[in-house]
Formats: sequence, C-alpha cells, structure tokens
Amino acid sequence: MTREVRVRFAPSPTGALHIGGLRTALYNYLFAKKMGGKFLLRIEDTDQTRFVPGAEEYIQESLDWLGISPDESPWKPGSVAPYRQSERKASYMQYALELIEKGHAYYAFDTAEELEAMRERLTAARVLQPQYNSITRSQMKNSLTLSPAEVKERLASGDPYVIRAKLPLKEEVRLHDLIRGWVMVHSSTLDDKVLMKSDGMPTYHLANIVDDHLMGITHVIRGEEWLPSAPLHVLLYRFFGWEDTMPQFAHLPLLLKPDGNGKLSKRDGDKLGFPVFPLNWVDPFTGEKSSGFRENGYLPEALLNFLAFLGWNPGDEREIFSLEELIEAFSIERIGKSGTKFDIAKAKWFNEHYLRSSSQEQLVSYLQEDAKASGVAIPNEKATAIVALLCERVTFPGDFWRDSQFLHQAPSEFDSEVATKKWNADAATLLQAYAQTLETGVAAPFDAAAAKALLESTAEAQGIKLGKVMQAVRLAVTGLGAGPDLMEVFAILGTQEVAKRIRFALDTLAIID
RNA sequence: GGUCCGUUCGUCUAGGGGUUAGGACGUAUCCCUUUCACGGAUAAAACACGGGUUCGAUUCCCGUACGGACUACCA
Repeated sequence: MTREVRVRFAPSPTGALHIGGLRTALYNYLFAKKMGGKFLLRIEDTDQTRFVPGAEEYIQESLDWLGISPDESPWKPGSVAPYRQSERKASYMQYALELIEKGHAYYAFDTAEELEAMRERLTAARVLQPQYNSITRSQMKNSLTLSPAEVKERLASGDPYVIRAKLPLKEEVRLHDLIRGWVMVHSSTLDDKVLMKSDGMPTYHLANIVDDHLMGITHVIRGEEWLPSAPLHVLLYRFFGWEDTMPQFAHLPLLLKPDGNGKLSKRDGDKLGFPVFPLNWVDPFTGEKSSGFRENGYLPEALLNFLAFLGWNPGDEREIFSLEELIEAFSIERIGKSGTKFDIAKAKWFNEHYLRSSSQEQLVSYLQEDAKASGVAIPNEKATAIVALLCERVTFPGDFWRDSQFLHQAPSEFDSEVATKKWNADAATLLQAYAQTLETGVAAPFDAAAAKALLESTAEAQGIKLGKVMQAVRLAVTGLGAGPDLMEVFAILGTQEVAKRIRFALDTLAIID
C-alpha cells in the first residue's frame, strides 16, 4: 500500500524545452521530494521523424541549471533502465501482442488513402466525428474483419500494419484526477487509437502506459493537453490487468499567452518580448534562434520561484520561496484548475528580489565580468562602490555594467531637454568655482560626504541655493538628467575626473546656452 | 462541429452560504529625497451572465456565454 512515490517527467526531444514543460518538471520534482520519492526523466523519442539533435542535452542542462535534476535519467540510469523509449523499443511489441491475445487490440492494414477515404465518406454522411472506432472498424481492413488466414498471410508477407486498441462500444470510463476530481467520458466518443505504428515503434499511448508500469510510476503529473486521452490510458491499464498499480493522475492547467488567447507556444517568446525557454536555443535545422531566461539575466532561483507560483500557491501570503521551502510547502491539492497567463512583470520582480539578496562578491563579479567582456578592467574597490550605488535599481546582473556606463566614460554630449530646462548661469558659476577647488587639491579623502560638504560651502560662498542647481550639476558631470546619488558618483569618479568633466561641460554647455 | 476542462481586481491568486471579498505584481498619488530608483503610506481595481436551492449565494445545482485543450501511424 505504501509504495515509494515515483514520478516522471517525460518530454519529447523535439526542440527546446519550453517554460510550460519546465513547470511540469518542477511540479514533478517538488512532489517527489516532498513525498520522499524519486523523480525520473524519461525521453519519449518514439517519433523518429521529429527527433532534434541537441534537444536531450538541452533538457538536461535546463533542469541542472534550475537545480531540479532527476534522480534517474538516461544519463543517470537507475534500476529500470533504459530511460529512452527508443532504447526500449524491443519490449513494446510483446505488450501489444498481449492485448491482441486478450481481445483488446487488433491488427489494422488500412493504408493512409483508405483512412482518408473513410473519413471523407463519413463526413459526407454527416457523421459528426469521422473516426476509426467501435462502429467503423467493421468496415475497415483489420484482423476483426479479415479472415484469420488472410491476416496471417498479410503478416507473413510483410504487409505494413498497425495495432489498434479495441475500445468498448458502450462504457462509461471514469477517472479520478487529483486536481479536477472525477472525470467521466463515454467510450463511444473515443476512437481505436493506434498503439503500434507501422514502423514498429509504439505510439505515446502504449509506450507511456507500459513504461509507467514498468518503472513503478505512482503519480502522473502532466499538462492538461493529456486529459482527453487519459480515459484511453485508464482503459489500457485495465486491459493489461494493471489497475491495482495504476498511477494517480494530476493534469496541470496550461500556461496561456499574456494577451489572453491560446496556450503559450514556442513561437510566442521573442515575439512578445520575453523568453519562453530556459536557455538560448538555436534550431539545428532552420538556424532559428530563441532566447532563454538564463541569457536574459534571470536567476535560476527567481525563475523557479516564479514558475512554482504559476498555478500553485501555498495558501498563505508568502511569495518568496527557496527550492527547499517549495518542497516543504508543495502539495498537489493546492494546484489551481484554471489556465494561467504568463506575466513577465512578475518574473522581473522575483528576479530583482533574488538579485538584491545576492552576495556583494557575486554582484561585483557580474559587473567585472561584463566589463571585462567589453575590454574594461574595474578594480575591486571601484566595482564594490558601483555595485553599492546601483544595487537598488537593477533587475538583471547585466544592469550593473549597462547602467554604470556614465562612470566609465565621460559624457560627450548632454541630454538636451535637461540642458535647456536646468542649465543656468548660477550652475555655471558654482561649477566653475567647484572645479577650481578640486583642481587645486583636496586634502581630506574625497568621499561622498566630503564632496557634498565642499559643494555646499562653495555654493554658500557664491550665494547660490544648492537645490536649484543640483540637476544642472548632475547633467554636467554625468550627461544625464537622473541617476543614483550624485555625491557617491563624485566619490567614485575622484576629484580630477569630476573637475575635468565640469570643464568640458562648461565649455560645451556655454555654446548651447 | 464533437468530447473534455475551466471562469474572483489588468495579471498571479486567497477565500468561501451571512466578509468592509484578503495578498502580491503592475498602475496612480503622497511621503522620504538634489533627480531617478529604493523604502514607507494611500488609492483605483474583481466574484462572466441567467435561472434555481436557501431566510440568505460570489460560494451549491442547472443552463448560457466566453476561454482553453483534444479531436494524427505527434507527443
């Protein structure tokens, strides 16, 4: 009764793992850890035509980056290896044959053309759902309509065939979903899904059930797009006689586009101005590039926290959760039922939070690395001062470098709007005197307090009210109309640089004036 | 079209037969401040609609509308 909890994340390696898949992985991870169980990763690569090289590595790297690596996976096999369905190929046929023997599946030899003809015929006859089902299978070429001898002959001669599930005509299929409660579907609305494809590979439905069973999966936590086929899966468990160990299902609400319509898709990201992938991705076939959260400056703990709250909440008013805290607080019962729109503003807020609570050393290294990439070396002391200056105004690590440009480079031009509005004779007079003082040398260390005291005394000597000219002073030294504490900026720049900049401003702005 | 799922502020959501319907993001205003930001305070902002059930429904039931998923030899 108390089986060890085992859950799996089962992506298809058909491209970059998108953010919805990542959330599914996260919920699986959280549930497994919460229950003291195992989180497995299984690669569902049964569609050879859609395989994309690099996709599997991408999935691995994404999960590692977020810190939610699986306990068992293709690259860390456990006792139920292998973890790629392509490598489990040999085992599926026997299960399909078992179903045929039990009378729950059959061979079907219909060609694509014949299937198409059937659909057209049914559509013409105004059948609402033209499908291969308990009614129409009697008119098709399969082992239920063909003589045993002919079936045998076709199989022997290598005729292409598929194996289809034989669904009951009239049966109420009930399934209990941990998120949605009881879901009832009538078997007459289901079709005879293909279980084994003509290329010898199983479809998702068969492989999924067989592998979940063989891997001892206790809970299937997956996206809502699977809900419509869940009744088929329940039937399959029943056909196999595996009902007593059938996993419990939890179908997650979908992630929707922020503008309201439709589920978030892989194409949306860059179009809407935010990433939908954890990492940068270049499609190996088309060369199309998609940007990732990581490269856009999102911290893994921020993305994790953000993702966790897309459809789940702890029931109280806390919002900041570390991975450990998420594990502690997580429960499937508290996952919502309705689709969730993706709001990047909230993700930014989480990112700001985690960025600001990073260690100073970490922040300093963000700045220094970016500077280095641009060929600029910033000494520790200065970098530390800059980080302290900008810490409260950054969203991404890259903002330290981007927003401190004015500290590394003297202005070559001035914000014209601010110049016309704020620049005046008083400011020029004050700056003239201030620069002169700086040039003649300042005895005490030129920190923010000293810079301010000096500016104040200079202003007083000139009979100028400091408040009226401060923006002009900022403009002169930084070229900008707004920014962090000016006196701190002065301290970082140093007396000579400040004086130099003032001289340049005096010359340049005099002309504008 | 059919089947299934869903619907509380713009967004993420709490709540639940009787509440001033709570929080967060975002937005606005004010305070702090030499500017911007941070921080603090305040504000605007929601139970899709119609029927039941009930003394009472946003909460339970049924319909409608709207949204979504699925409807492949894709997962």
